[in-house]
Amino acid sequence: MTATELKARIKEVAVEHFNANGYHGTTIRNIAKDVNCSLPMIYYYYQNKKELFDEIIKNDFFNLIKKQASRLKIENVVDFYTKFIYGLNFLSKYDKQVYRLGIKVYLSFDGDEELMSLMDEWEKSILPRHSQILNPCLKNVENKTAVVRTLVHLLETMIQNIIVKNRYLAEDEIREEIAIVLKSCE
Amino acid sequence: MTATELKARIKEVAVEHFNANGYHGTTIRNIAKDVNCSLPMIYYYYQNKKELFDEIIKNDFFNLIKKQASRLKIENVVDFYTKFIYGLNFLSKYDKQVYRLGIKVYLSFDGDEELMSLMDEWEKSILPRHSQILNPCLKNVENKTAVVRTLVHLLETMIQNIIVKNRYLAEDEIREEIAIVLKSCE
DNA sequence: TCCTTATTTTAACGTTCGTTAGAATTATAG
DNA sequence: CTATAATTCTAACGAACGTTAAAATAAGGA
Repeated sequence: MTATELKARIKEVAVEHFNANGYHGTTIRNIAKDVNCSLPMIYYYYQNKKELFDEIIKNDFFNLIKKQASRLKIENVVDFYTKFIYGLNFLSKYDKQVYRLGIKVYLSFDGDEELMSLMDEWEKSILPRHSQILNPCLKNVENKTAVVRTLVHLLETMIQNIIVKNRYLAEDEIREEIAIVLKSCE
Repeated sequence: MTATELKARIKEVAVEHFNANGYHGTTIRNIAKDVNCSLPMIYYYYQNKKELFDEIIKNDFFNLIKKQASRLKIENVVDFYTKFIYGLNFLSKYDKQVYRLGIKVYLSFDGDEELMSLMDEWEKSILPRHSQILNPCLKNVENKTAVVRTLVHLLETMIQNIIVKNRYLAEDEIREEIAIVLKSCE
C-alpha cells in the first residue's frame, strides 16, 4: 500500500466509523485497528480527529452533492427529478455513507457550528435553484413558490429514505409522488 | 426539591444533553453539574447511562407521539393535517427536545438496535393509519396509495423542519403544501 | 556505500469516562 | 429519643480516550 493509498484508506474507514458511531462514538484506535495500521499513523496523515471529520464533510460531501446537482440534463421536469432521486439508489457505498454523514451534520445531529454554517449557506441555494428549474413550466400557476417548496420538501424525504434509512425506492414510486406535486406543471 | 422532582429534573437535563451532544458526547458528570447534584445521584435514580437514554425514548417519546396522534378530530382533512403540523410549533421545549431525540433514533443516528426495532414497528403503523384517515375523501382517486405515501413524506419533512431544525412554519404555508398534495381530495 | 528523508512503530503522557464502595447526612416511623 | 430507612456525598477504581515523544525501519539519491 502506497502512502496516498493509506491516507485514502484511513478516510474510508473513518467514514464508516463516523457513520456508525457518530463523532464522539468514534475512536482513533478503532479506526487504526480496521485500517490495520498503528494508531499514530492516523496522526501522520491527519492533524487530529476533528480535521479528519471536517475533511470528509468539507471535501467529500460537498463535492458529492455538487457532482450530483450537475449530472443531469433537463427535458421533462418530472423525469428530471425522478432520475435524480432514483440515481441515488446506485451511489457507491462510500458515497452513500459520506452523503449520510453530511445529512447528519445538516440536521445538526453531528459536527460543530462551523460545519453547520456551511450547511446553512448551501441550504439557502436550494430553493432558488429549483425555482429556476421549475420556472418555465410553472409560468401560469398562481401558487408557484408553494409548489417549489412542496417539491423540495418531498425530495428531501425521499433522499433521506434512500441515503439515511438505506431503503431502495423504485422508479415508479418516485415518479408517482413527484407527479402528484407537479400536477399543475404540464 | 423532593425525590421525584429530582428524578424528573435529572431526566430533563439529560434530554438537553443527549440532544445537544448525542449519546456518546453526553457525560454523567456534566448532567450532574447542570442538575446541581453529585455524580452518584444519577446512579441512585437510574441504573446507568443507557437506561436513562432508553427511558427517554421508550417512555417520553412514544407517549408524546401517541398523545399527538390522538389530539385532533377530523372534519376536513387538509385542515386536520394543517392543524396537526402547525401545533408542533407550540410544543414545550422539553417535548420538542424529546421529539427531536426520537427522530434521531428513528433515523438511526443514535441509540441501539433495540430502540431501532421499536421505531421500525411504529413506522409500520404510519401508512395504514393515514390510509384510513384519507380513505373517505380519496374514494374516487386512482393512485390512492401514492397520494397517501406522498402526504406522509411531506409531513415527515415538515415535522423535521419544526422539530429537528427548530424552525417556525406558518399555518398558511403548511396548508398550501398539504393542499397541493391533497388536490384530488375535495 | 552512506546520508538524508519519509514512513511506521512502541510506549507512554495526562485527562476524562462510566461506575461503585462506603461513609455521611437527612427523613421517617415507633 | 431512637432505630431504621431513604437520600446524598466524597473519594476512588479501572478502563479508554486523544495525543505525542522518540526510536526504529524503509526508501532513495549521492
